[in-house]
Amino acid sequence: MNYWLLKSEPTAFSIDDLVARPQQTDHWDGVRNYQARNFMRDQMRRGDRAFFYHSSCKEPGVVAIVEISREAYPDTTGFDPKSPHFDPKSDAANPKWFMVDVRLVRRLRRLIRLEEIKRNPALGNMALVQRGSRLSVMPVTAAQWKAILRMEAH
DNA sequence: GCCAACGTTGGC
DNA sequence: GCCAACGTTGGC
Repeated sequence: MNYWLLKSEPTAFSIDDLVARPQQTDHWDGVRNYQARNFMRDQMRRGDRAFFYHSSCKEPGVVAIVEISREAYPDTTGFDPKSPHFDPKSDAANPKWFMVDVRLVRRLRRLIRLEEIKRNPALGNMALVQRGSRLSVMPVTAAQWKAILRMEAH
């Protein structure tokens, strides 16, 4: 099983939004970066776990654990001219962008703030804290996964 | 709101 | 294929 971290701006899609969905499941659409797409399309497997991360907000950090409940399939928002994620270069016959489905496993007992993650020496090599990194879908090692869950208890 | 860092675009 | 200009990300 692989571990991941998925960023979302809570003003666009927050953990509260996911909790409110039927089966607490929704698709993770709008990824428009090749590296992030390739992780999703080529490496994410059903049953993988991911941290749900709130970005571009007052207190950026990890808020929940989700499970990949459906592997990559075409991101239809790319075909929709009314969608903010519309990409005229993508169409149903030859989709350029993909999404997965995520299901809530559980909220974390508290927000694990980015600022704390940065201070944890065990997490210094996470892509999340690397200078200039803007990846919205990134792999997390088993060691990093455990380190973040350990922080939850403190 | 600022701005550094990064990715993409398009002229040449 | 280079690279300047531009748009976006995302922390602060």
